[in-house]
Amino acid sequence: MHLNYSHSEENYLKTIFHLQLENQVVTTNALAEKLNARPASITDMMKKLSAKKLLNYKPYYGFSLSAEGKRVAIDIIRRHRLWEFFLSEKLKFGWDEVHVLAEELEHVGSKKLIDKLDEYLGFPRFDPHGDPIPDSRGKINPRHVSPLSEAPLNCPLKISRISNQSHEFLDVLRHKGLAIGTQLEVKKRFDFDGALQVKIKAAHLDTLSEPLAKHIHVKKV
Amino acid sequence: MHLNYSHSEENYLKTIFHLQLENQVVTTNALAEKLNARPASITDMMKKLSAKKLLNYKPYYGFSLSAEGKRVAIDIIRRHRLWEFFLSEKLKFGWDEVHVLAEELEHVGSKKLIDKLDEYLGFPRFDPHGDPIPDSRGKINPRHVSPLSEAPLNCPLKISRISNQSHEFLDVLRHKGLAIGTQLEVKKRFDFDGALQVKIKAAHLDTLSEPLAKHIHVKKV
DNA sequence: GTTAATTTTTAGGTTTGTCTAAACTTTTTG
DNA sequence: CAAAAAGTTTAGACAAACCTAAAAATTAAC
Repeated sequence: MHLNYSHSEENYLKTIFHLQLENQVVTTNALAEKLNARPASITDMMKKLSAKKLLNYKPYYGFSLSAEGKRVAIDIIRRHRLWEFFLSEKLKFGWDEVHVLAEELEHVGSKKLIDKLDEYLGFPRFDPHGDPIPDSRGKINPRHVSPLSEAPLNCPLKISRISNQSHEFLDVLRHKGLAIGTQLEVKKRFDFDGALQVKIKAAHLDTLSEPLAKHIHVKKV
Repeated sequence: MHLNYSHSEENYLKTIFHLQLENQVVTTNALAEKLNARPASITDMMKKLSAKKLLNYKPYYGFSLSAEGKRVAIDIIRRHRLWEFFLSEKLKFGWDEVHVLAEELEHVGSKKLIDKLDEYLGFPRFDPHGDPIPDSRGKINPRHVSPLSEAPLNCPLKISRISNQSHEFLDVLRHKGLAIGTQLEVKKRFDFDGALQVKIKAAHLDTLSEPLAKHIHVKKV
């Protein structure tokens, strides 16, 4: 059973999936915020997705994806990440430019197109931001990385995932010379505001705020 | 000045451009036919495109693209043909499958995306159906090929362009073993209905109707 | 050169996805 | 635990892109 969903419906499902990872039940306002829409619009769409059995919805009590809703969401995420990989790897787009383009490409074409693209790219396992790419059956291999904000002191680390693709966020990273693969070491954590003093590329020191460090994920080297 | 147009507007412009090649002025019914829409819908859109200065429109007297309308149409055709080339060359789709997918992909992304794709593909000059791909500045290099229906008798020919991408048409070609590059020789033209007796691949004989032969374009070998 | 046929346009309606403003629940707070 | 605040839903509107049915303009036919 492989129905077709509108761009809008697909975006709602994808966004709900991401929000669910942080918080089991998703609220109307949280979704409105993420989608840059008004709460009333969210309620409208919830009724439609609910009628299509893509999510469980009880008025005033939030909502969560059904099995089918999850399946569709993961499919969109697969498309998104494969296109990001293609744009970065083959077309040589900067890793901070690919997100916006992939937002459009993810809604195009058939399953066959995506499976052929996957094969052409050599079945990559991570996108340019370090996020895992679901396979053709919808399986996601989670990464064992932790946010920089919780990393131990004086331990050599490598950035392996960036979990915020907003223009504003990527702008900070570019200015500070941070990207996937950059080597780091946390020298001090300030208890007052959670900010970190970090040594970048075994060279200069800089300070990263807590909200920033939460979206930078690292692995020990 | 690089405004954004809706998928629908882009499809109208592209289709008008194609119809204009055959007939200088395009009529409401002809466009309705090509777009699988009702004449009333065409009139609605004509008013909109006219207001945006994309075409010249005088009620009851047909319409033709403005300079800007032509520019946009050629841009969509460039996108379409580049994606077709990508799908066929890189993802190994059959040359008869690429049209439908390219109809979706052509509306996606920025000029930068298409220019990078063009570069990645090595600036191809023809799509998998033998149609020329406009360059980044909108220049189209026309092909010197002629329809099989007008080809001379007993002269070795090669199919170099297919000018109908409908499912029904491509189905005939597949069944008769005809594709870009196939070698042909016209043995006889029947005056009664314009049908052709053709020798295919210097092997078997077959008969092709005139409407069919009009969409097969050949070059002498 | 009227009448008939064809083509095109207008008028009014539908669906999808959005919005604002008002009403209604739930949660928080003194 | 009642009143205020916060969050959510309903009601009604709007734009885009279609549609059908009826009216108007053009073209063809006798």
